[in-house]
Amino acid sequence: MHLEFPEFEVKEKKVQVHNLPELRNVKGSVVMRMAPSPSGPLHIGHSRMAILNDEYVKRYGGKLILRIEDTNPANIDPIAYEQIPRDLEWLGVTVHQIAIQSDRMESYYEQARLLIAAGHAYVCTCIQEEFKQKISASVACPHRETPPEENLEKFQKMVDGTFSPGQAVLIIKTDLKHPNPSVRDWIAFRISDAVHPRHGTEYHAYPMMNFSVAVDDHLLGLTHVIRGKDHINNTEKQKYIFNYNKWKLPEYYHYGLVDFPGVILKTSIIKKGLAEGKYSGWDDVRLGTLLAFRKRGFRPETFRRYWIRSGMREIDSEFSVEIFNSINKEIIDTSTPRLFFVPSPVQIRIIGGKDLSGKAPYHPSHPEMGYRTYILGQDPTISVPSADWNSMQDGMELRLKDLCNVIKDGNSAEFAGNAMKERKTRIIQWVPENSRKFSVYRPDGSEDTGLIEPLAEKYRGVAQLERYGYVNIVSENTGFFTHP
RNA sequence: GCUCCGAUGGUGUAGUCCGGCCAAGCAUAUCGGCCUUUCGAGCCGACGACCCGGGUUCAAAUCCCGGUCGGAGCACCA
Repeated sequence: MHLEFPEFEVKEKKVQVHNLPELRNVKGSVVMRMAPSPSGPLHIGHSRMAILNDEYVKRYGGKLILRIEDTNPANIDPIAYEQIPRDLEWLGVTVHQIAIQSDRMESYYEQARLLIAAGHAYVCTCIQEEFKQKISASVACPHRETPPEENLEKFQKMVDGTFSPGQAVLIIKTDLKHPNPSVRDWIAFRISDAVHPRHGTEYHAYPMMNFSVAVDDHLLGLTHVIRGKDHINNTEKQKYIFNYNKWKLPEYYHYGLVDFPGVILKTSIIKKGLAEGKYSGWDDVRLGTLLAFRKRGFRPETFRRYWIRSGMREIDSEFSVEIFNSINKEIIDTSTPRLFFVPSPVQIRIIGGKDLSGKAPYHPSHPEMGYRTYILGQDPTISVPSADWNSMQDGMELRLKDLCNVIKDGNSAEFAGNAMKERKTRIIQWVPENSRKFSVYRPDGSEDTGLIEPLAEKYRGVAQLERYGYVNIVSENTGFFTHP
């Protein structure tokens, strides 16, 4: 090409690929983990952690461990042991190993004894409030200087159930003058008599998250840890365990918190709603669980693309439903058939047309998907959306899509030819007389009822109900709204 | 209050480590045009941002200081 005026040369278009950054210090492959608490099925918030970890393990090779952190027997829903792996499988996350912390209690006891013996931990039998006050004043509690032998004996009493809940805790010595009070001498074990769903009353002394996490991150050989920013302070605490043992620290990454406006995620709220019968189940479309998104017709790939685009920075952000929906649409649109659904229908009669028949493609860009054909004959009765019909004045013309033009005249429509009209003419969907009742349940809890065209009877899956939105059709008369 | 962290258009982000190619890229949303007997689809275009104030420098979104705003943690939860 001859360029007489090079300054007018069109700048080469930069193609921006959304890629996650490289991880630090990758030596060959990586070992990573995700650690949801087993309080219920996974929700959209969990999907970020799962996708990010999975992406990196797939990029570098290595191993992804699902670690179920069930060391608080009071906050476990047994459904999680089954459902979390299923949720991950649906997301397309490859789990190479499952570690259930309550099955690893002996390791925690062993590591605790080693730390006690080395003088890095002590059993404290102070009143809870007194201990807190001392710590916040940077004052050592009297038990801090107990000799290791005695601590080992006391710890044994914690383990064997001699102590009752609240009577004793195991404390990791850190730095009483640490600027962050929560990092000062933190609790590693406490006593609980709650019944554990997997182990009943076998154990009395349960490790706190910061202890079991540090021990497992080492024992499981983790090279990189990616988790939410809310764990930054925990990382600080866990480092003491690594340093006392001279273990090599994994590389830590903390992504920012995401606000999900209007999405119901909190397990406690969901459980309350379930108990009250407010929600139909964990997959109620009003909820933010993966089960609910799945029921609404979202693709797992949507989650992956969304979280990769969001990156891994420490900025807090707001979940963008707009972008999430548009990603899903981008994925499904090309293979999604078009169907007619008329919400809040009004019946009208078409006067004057002869041998009317409608023919519409299942997908305008893919004629190979076929056509829906309806023979209507003479002066047929059809249904159209009342919202459209009622907003028209008598004498106004509109187009019944893939059928004909009509002029409104009360509750009738005068046939006005088949020719393509000016662009300004409103084009609406319609359904023939023998259409089926159909209800769409929306995530805001509302329900749209109307009529769906007869040929939709056997279709299952997401369809684009023209001029209405994408809907996951699950039975001949029920669908769940996916997105606009 | 204490500790730590962050701040790019309406929204989500790229760029910040190692200052110049950034008068800031991409996506989404909105608006307009084209196409199409749906459109929220496709193509084209428009709109629109470096929190504020100082400093360093030939040069700052990028480095330094101060401020403002926002967030997280400060549990015998994870």
